[in-house]
Amino acid sequence: MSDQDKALFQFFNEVAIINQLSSAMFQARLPEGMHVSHFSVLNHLVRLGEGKTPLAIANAFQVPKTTMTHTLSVLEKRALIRMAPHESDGRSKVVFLTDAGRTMQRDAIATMDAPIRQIAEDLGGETVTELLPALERIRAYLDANRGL
Amino acid sequence: MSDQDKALFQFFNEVAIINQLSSAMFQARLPEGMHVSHFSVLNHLVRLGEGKTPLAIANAFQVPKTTMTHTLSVLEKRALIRMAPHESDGRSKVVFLTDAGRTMQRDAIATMDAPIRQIAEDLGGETVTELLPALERIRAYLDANRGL
DNA sequence: TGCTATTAGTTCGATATCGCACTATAAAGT
DNA sequence: ACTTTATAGTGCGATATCGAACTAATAGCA
Repeated sequence: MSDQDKALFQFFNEVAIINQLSSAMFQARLPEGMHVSHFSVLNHLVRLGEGKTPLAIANAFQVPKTTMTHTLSVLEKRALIRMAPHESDGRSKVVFLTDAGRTMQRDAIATMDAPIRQIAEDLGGETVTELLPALERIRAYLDANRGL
Repeated sequence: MSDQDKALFQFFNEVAIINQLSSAMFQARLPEGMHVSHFSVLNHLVRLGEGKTPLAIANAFQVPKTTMTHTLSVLEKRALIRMAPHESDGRSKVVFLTDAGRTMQRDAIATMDAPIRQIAEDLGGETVTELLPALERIRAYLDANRGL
């Protein structure tokens, strides 16, 4: 195995650990019973707009659609989102936030505010910002090459 | 929320998606019934040496120790690892690979060889290598500041 | 030594994740 | 229009993940 290959393994390894740590950190801040995956969906809808289909959301997070079905069903059961039939496609649905969902998202963001600010400050904002383009490129590449 | 904070959110988001994609990619290559978490542990033992304690391995991956108990029990049941009592600490155990475990790890690595090489080539090895120091720094920071 | 606090690991229960198989609808090809 | 293929979503079963509470053993300290 070449050095490049080893570096790639190491890269994936670091990514996995950072993901683990950041998820745990978010998790600890979220209200009782609220999983990171739930928050992520609420946040996605707030940031990128409502009316998305379940599949579109699943694709955004690159998780299997069955996983998203589950996540959405939990959110709907808790009345944080509302699902409506798709206007032009009978197979599909569209997802909307409820007022409770919006409130929940705002509250969750609020509890993360302090630690996020702390982390951003400690790490130096530029560092992370500088990494973003490369990460986006890698993400796009992996996304486009699932077959490998 | 400042731009720095937003960038940090985005960073964690990209990391989560890359992790998702890379895990899925590994998963697809692994032999039937072999989860990424199983492979990671085997690989860890091969690369960093056997005789580690379960807790040490859990810490290496930053997962809760209960998760590692589960993972190790599966590996042991499949005779890919062997657990022995710790020599000097009666509370603890130490983990060793079996021949089957070593073979499994080697085979798994072999199936990943082609795609890994392909990815490393396509992305340009330097790119990933250049990211590593920053990622390691971030990981170390997050690790040292779990309390946030 | 004896008491207390800490640490390693497990058990248990709840939930998340995900692959497979299925239904319903839509799109494409003839 | 009709048949075939693809797509959106769900139900289900298997397994992974993880927090809380527990046991056993060690370390710290009076």
